[in-house]
Amino acid sequence: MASSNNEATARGGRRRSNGAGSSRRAQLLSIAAEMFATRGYSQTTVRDIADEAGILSGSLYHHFDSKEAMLTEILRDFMGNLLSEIRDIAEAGQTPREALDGLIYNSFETIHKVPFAVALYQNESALLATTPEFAFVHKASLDVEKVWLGVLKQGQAEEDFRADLDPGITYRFIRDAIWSTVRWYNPRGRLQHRTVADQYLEMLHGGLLA
Amino acid sequence: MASSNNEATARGGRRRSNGAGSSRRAQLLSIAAEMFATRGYSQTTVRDIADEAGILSGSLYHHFDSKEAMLTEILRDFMGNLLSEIRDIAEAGQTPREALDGLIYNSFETIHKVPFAVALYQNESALLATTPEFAFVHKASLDVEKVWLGVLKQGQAEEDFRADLDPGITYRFIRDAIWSTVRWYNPRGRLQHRTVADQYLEMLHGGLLA
Amino acid sequence: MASSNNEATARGGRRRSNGAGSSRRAQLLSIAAEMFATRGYSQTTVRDIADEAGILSGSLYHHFDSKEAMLTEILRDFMGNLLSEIRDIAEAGQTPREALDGLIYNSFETIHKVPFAVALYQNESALLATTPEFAFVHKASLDVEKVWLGVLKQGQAEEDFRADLDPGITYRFIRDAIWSTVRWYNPRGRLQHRTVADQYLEMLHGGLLA
Amino acid sequence: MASSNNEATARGGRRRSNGAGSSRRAQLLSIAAEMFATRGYSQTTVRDIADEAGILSGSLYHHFDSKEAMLTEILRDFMGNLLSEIRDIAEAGQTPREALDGLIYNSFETIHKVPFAVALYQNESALLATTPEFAFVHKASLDVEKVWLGVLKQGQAEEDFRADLDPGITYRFIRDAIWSTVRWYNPRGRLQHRTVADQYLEMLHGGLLA
DNA sequence: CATGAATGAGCATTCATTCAT
DNA sequence: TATGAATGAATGCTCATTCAT
Repeated sequence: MASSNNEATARGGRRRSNGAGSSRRAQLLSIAAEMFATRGYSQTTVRDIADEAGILSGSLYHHFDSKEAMLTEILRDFMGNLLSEIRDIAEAGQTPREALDGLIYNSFETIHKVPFAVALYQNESALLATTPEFAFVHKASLDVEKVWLGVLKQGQAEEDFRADLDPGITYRFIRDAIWSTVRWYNPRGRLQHRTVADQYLEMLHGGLLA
Repeated sequence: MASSNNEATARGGRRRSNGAGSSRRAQLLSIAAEMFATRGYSQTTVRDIADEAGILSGSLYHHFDSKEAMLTEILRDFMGNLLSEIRDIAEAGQTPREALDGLIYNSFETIHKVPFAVALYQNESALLATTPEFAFVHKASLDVEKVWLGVLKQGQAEEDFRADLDPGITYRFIRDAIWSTVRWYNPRGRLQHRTVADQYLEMLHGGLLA
Repeated sequence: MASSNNEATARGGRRRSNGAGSSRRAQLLSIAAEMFATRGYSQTTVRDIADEAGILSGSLYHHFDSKEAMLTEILRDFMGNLLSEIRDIAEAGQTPREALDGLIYNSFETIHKVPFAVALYQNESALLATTPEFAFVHKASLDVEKVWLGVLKQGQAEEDFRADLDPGITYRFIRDAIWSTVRWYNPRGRLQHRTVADQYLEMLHGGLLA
Repeated sequence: MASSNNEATARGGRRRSNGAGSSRRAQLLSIAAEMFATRGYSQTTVRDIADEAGILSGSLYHHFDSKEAMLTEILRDFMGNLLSEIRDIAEAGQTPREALDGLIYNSFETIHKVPFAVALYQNESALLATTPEFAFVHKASLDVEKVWLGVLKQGQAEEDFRADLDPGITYRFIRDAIWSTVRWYNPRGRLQHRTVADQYLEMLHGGLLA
């Protein structure tokens, strides 16, 4: 899953054989994503990114139209990949419960693989909601929500899931609990993303009470 | 609870017996909190705040030392109140389950009463974690965590709560799901905060599966 | 005539008694007008203007919204004054010939008094014609043309002026010959603007041939 | 006349017997001249020119040393041709009146054939007067003036022209009225350049009064 | 308390130019 | 001839902050 989210691989510098131009772009975007995510978009200056890349700030404009264009490209890639992945999962023809588990595993896996893009999506909500240029993010979010809601509702219809919970609110609780882990989950730490996912599923399935 | 969190009352301009100067401060802080929360701290200019208050930006410096000092004061008030409230709840001598429910109800109530402070705390994590001046926020967060963890562990010990869940991870899941609602919960909407809290408790107690 | 065009007086610094704020603006605009006119608008940097005014470039933005806003204000003042003056002249109820002579004297007087504004109007035609923000300049120019054409046509009707000349083309020839003098006429030189005007009228009235 | 001014022909791309390289130069210069004239020299970027030519901006430097060198070459061609043409006219051994008419016809013809070069010469006076590299333009202008003044003075001596007009000022009036037409004359419009010339001569010869 | 003018550091962006390929 | 990546200096503009009045 999430095979084309390139955050983790691009910086490794392994790839040289593919188109050189595209590789440079990806490299710069990867740097930008990390800085945007850790310092915040508006706290990150174009010079910061350029310094990290070892070039002058003006040179960035050979590759990208603007600082905002970099963020746009990062988020567009992220949202696009995310959407196509969860659609694959939802359409894989399993039971609703298996589908929901799949979506949840995929979410934690995404956090593991492209933590900076996820953090960006989480932290820059004010910017994303305000600037019209980022309307596409909200649109994609609605598409994502539609997929999750479909699974939840079908699960209730098939009596996999409890029927007394409001699907909309339930979706938000699940979504927020999962995506928020990006703030404390460390991809290089000892806690595996599958372990975290299992813990969450355990709690979600059966509840907290003994 | 949360009796001195002043977000909702200050703008009303009732201006009670306390010194007029203090009232002005609270008013300005309230304006700042709302703008910091909705636009983001660094996207909010001192002039934005002053404009909204009907004064010139330079005049703000008669009330506060700096823009950062305004944020500090907002967060210090918020964290202080939050901590004292949850300690009261945890020490009220109930069962762990009653205590946990109390904490959860209180959280949603806080979101209802001081949404801007909560949003600030949620959205400015990058700034808060980076700037040394805001270390006190992290410190208070640890204190809050200690209280919750105490309740959770005691609940496991008393077999109120399942023992197979890791308390640390469980706490984070619960905390993040709750505080994140600040992004979509509308204090003036039709959905009551108690209703949201009840929905969450329902799911948390018994789980999602039928 | 042209009594409120302030280019020549503002820099003198004589006036202190009137509103101090307005005086500072006028002073800065006067500096800007001169530099815009002599170096060209786009060759003049905001720092140039600020240096000449003895302040930092950023401080200019306390008085004006942008560099373009400065040019706009200069041109708006100029076109407004020009239009009101020539309307006064055309409506003074003289013969067409007297009216035309009056317009021509006024033009040379304007060049004498506000050479920088005139030069700006002459030299920045590319910018003025392209940028939509400066459409008002073109509009005012058309109004000016209407006044001149009215005088020329009435003169032909009353047989003051030759009837075999196209009024539109004639107007342009006269206009261009006059306004272009701003490039070589020196307000502080020995050649009086009335002398130049007389020379032009002499040629215009009777022609070049002996 | 003006046989080597290449504005009108170069873009046609006929590419005659001369070296292909030279043709490319002329093509690029033609593009540059048009853009310099219509947007202004400093508002035209090297990239604008390269885009229009279908190459990258850096590639322009294989043909020209600098942006300024392009302008220099355009103006040098223009001034050189102009000077040789008017000298031919002035030395053709006609009466002063015939010579003057010839100069005037030639001027309007030049505007018709190389409007961009003329516009450049008219509009970039600030740049041309300031930058030492363009001193040759001013020098050529003085040579042109000398020719015109010779004709005017001889005309006065031979009593072709009125003796009470100052030749220097008269020259400037005539020159400015003519060259300024470049701003409104449309080479592809219905108004022929000879018609405009005739109108001007009519007014100049006999004056405006009936 | 508030104004208004100014500071000074910084920001995103532009652009003519260079150069290895 | 042309590309594409980069330079380096400059540009218009922003903004938290200061301070005399």
